[in-house]
Amino acid sequence: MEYRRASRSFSVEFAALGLLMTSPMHGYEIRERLAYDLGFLWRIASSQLYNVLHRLEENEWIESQTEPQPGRPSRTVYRITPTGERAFWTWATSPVPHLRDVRVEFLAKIYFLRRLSPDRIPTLVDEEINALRRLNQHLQKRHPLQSDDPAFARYALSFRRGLIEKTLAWLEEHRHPLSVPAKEER
Amino acid sequence: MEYRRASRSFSVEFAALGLLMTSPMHGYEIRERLAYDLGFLWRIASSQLYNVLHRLEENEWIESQTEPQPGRPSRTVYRITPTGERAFWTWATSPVPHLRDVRVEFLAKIYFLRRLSPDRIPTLVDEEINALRRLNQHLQKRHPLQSDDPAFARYALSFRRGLIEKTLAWLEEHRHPLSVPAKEER
DNA sequence: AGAATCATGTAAGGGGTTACATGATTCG
DNA sequence: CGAATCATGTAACCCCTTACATGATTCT
Repeated sequence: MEYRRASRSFSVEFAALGLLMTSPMHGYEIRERLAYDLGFLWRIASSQLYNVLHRLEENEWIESQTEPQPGRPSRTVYRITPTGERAFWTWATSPVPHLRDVRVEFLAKIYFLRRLSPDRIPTLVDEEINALRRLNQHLQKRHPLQSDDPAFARYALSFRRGLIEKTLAWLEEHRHPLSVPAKEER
Repeated sequence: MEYRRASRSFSVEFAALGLLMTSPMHGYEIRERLAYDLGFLWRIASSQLYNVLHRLEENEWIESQTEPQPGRPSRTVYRITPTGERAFWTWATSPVPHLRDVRVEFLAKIYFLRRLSPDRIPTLVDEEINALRRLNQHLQKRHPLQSDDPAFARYALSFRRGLIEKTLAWLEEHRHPLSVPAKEER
């Protein structure tokens, strides 16, 4: 059975690749930089990172060289290949494909509660509103903004807060109408 | 090695479970109803649905009974168990846990372009804006709103459009500032 | 006669997670 | 002296995807 290694727009693949665009690095360093530079946005388990690096190497987007170290585990230093650079530029300059599916779990809960127990909707919506408000305040106050590009970190934070605030506004506006179940129109 | 079958809030699991709250159904019917009722929001491959049903049954949230049919493949009719009902109510009435990680691919592209080629940012942002505008118009005009609860479908659509419009506004506002790379502050 | 519908799957992969292993070295 | 750091992984699982299999029946 054949598998199309299609150019689906992966995520962590390109985060690692993007870091390697600047200079060669070994896995541990990529992991650290990803945590420091983009940690407030993306998080990645080390096991997954090593997986990704192996896959990138199989794909010949990066190549590795082992660097022995006295008294420490040897490092596997990765360097991006020309193919990898081309793949990176293609990814970085292509607009993000938009998802047909919008799997917003919250909407699914509302959908089922409307038919099964609409009176429980206001409570759920209120709890959701409270949780979002807390999150919003948390992001506003205590967010460390630790990054090698603090200006970008502020942009990203404002983006995130914008979406949260929009969601809050929507919830507040639809708190009551949502709890009225639809008439049977089918 | 032990695995905690923790009550992580899955998604499709509960979509199927929610449908079974109303009445017993066989897999094919669940698939059809999911497509008709929530298809504009969630989509699910049939193979995945059957997977999920098997897992739900292993977990004793649903139980099955085979119904032979003359001249057609026999059906496996699923019925929700009391355990399953409890699980459903817990899920449906709990506010959605909020994600630490915000893996917005678009922001990652911006991040890397800022350090590698900031002059390419306006083009990318413009393309993104155009794509979102097209999507927005598409949703506004031709969205079928086919669902057994059209009022809910309108709510869900307004929610989605709200987020899209907020994203558009953010992009338009930050089009220029984003392309100015950060000074080295590390 | 061929395509779509009914109904349930298998195969083979994708991206991700947590828990744990290993074995030296340096920090508190 | 014990914990954290350095560095790379394995094991086992989760949710999801596309492509394909099967075999009768009904629609066009």
